[in-house]
Amino acid sequence: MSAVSDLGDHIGYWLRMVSNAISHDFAQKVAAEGVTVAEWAFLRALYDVESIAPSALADRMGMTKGAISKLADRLLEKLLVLRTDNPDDKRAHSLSLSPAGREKVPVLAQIADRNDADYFSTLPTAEREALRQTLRTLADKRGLSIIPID
Amino acid sequence: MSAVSDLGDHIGYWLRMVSNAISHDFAQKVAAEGVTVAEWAFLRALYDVESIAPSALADRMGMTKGAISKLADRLLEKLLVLRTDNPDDKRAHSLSLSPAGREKVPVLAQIADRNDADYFSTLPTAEREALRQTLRTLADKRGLSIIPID
DNA sequence: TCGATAAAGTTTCCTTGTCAACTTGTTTGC
DNA sequence: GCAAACAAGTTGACAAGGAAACTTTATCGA
Repeated sequence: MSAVSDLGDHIGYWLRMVSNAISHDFAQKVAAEGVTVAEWAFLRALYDVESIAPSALADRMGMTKGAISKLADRLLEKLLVLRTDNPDDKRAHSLSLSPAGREKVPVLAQIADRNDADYFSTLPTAEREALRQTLRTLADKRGLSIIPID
Repeated sequence: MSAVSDLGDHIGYWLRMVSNAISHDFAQKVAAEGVTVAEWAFLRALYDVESIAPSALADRMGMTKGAISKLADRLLEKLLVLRTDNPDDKRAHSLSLSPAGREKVPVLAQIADRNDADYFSTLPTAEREALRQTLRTLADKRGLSIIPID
């Protein structure tokens, strides 16, 4: 018995490996629609709300304000989102989907559905649901849940 | 019922969220020892073998040759690994742990153990083992397993 | 045998994210 | 009413990895 645990003993290790591989593949699929994985998540988050503040979005997406700021810039450039000044607070503004952005979401959602199916449909249903449940539990503990706005 | 699936319905989404959050936390912990997560995985992989070719390591770690090349540079700089020319093939060389690198692995392993425990020990044992098993199954399917050398 | 092809690594360029400093604007406490 | 503290976003420096081009060396096939 070694004092050094096996790398493969760590769940975190496998989590990282699997997540990276799947994200990488998914990235290539959505790239065909001209967006990145983060951009897709951003657009999808906006789909459910009329508009949202960048800082709130950062919380929801588990990213920093800086990352959201740059992400928003890219999506503005692509004309997929709109930025609206907040009349009550000149520091703030809110982000919303442009019509083009709104049209794009269902297309991307279908790619995401298919991708998820590709990877996880090979698992037995019970195992797949257990995985989903466990991941949500872990996300909850880390405060990563998608909390409905208001 | 909407034509657009919920983002949270995708297992891949939660996988990415949880993996990113855990990796990020872990990164801060190993940073105290002066290494990154990828560097730790690199060192740990080297711990099991006397030496290995960069390209073989790239396969094992699921990274590109380019990334391994840079990673190796950083670790050479930190004096944690050694590079040895291959006398039979002037293109090739092999990488191995320096004594300092070998000493560092158990320290890092302990951090990794503790980190893994922090995140996953809150799960019921059965659920935790199911997660581990499922992730390995998924990794296998993607050809990400750690395959013993030779 | 020697030209074409392939393999091992490296390097360049690009993308994307974090961190921390900064700017601008708002709120609070005195 | 005003200075100090705080909040919203942006920006710049930096880290890290992927893709693809490139260099050098080996191997293969006619």
